Amino acid sequence: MGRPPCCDKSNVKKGLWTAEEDAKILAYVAIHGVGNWSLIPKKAGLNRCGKSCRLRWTNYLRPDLKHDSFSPQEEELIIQCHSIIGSRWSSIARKLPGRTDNDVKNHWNTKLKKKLMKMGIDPVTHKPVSQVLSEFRNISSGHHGNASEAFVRNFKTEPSSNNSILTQSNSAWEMMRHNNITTSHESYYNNSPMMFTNPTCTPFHFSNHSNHLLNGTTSSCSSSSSSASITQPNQVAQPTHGTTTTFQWSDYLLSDPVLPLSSQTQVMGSSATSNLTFAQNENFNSQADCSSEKIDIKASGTCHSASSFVDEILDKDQEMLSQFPQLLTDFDY
DNA sequence: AAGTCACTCAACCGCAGGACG
DNA sequence: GCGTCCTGCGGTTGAGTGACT
Repeated sequence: MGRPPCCDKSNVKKGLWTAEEDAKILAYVAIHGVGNWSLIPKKAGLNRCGKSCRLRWTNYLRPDLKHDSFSPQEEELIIQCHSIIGSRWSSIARKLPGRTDNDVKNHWNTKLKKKLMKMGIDPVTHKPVSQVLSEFRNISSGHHGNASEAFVRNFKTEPSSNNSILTQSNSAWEMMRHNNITTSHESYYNNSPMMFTNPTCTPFHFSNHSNHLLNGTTSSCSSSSSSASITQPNQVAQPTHGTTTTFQWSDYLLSDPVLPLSSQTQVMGSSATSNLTFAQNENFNSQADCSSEKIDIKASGTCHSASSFVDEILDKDQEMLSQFPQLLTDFDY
């Protein structure tokens, strides 16, 4: 079963676009504008899938696109955004006028990731590789022992080159993934809609951090000790099956492993630096975003406070929006 | 000069969500 | 409420190209 293909794949051309095909799309769009992409190939006289036409337009032909290389400022912004929201390329691209999600994704995969790795920073967690390794060792003492021990063994066999370390860092990440060990991004995206654990190199510190990166100097993250577990998303109160645990919106407030809670509270209420504002906005918008991201009320089982919990979120949302009206404008989710 | 390798980036694929009848 | 269609998105692929041997 499943969906039928969007077009007859056997009869449509694939692969690189010719100048003539580009011209046809441009001419059609100039006259009719973009509309139903599934009809455009036929109307424009193209033997292409509508989806392919849309992609060609959005990624290459759109007149507002930049085709020059990324500036250091753009690169810095991508790194910052990625440290906060992960690989949500379309959201990151919206911060960069004239860039598409494909551009950003490609640039990250081919340049920025390697740049970070060369600096000794894990491009997934945005933490120093050494810290990732030490955290992974800590985790390995737990129930994920097999994979992590294997990793440590492998790591010990190739300790010499930087590249090997970095490669191993990726393997560490993969192993953690396979063992359902979540990290900041994942725990945020997958586990709790209101849970946002800053990486140990939090966005609050990241501005300095990334500036160094782009200057090509090695920076060391002012991180907490290695006891900060990758997978401990602040030990938030999670509703559990079959319990009558009550929880409040504030239970899901992020806590930064670096900052004492009191100062975080202060931070939440201040406008601080632009980077901080960015981080907060993203955080808050992410929270808003989560309203559409599988807030699984049912998952709370018999938790009777589900609706009041949602109400509380909405109330708090309103409260925050009144305090930070720019929230809705920074990231347009 | 020829072969190989690494890198880049345009394009494709499949899935998810929203709109609409 | 359901099915279909369209669009958006993130991950992946593979052709093209330059560097290296």
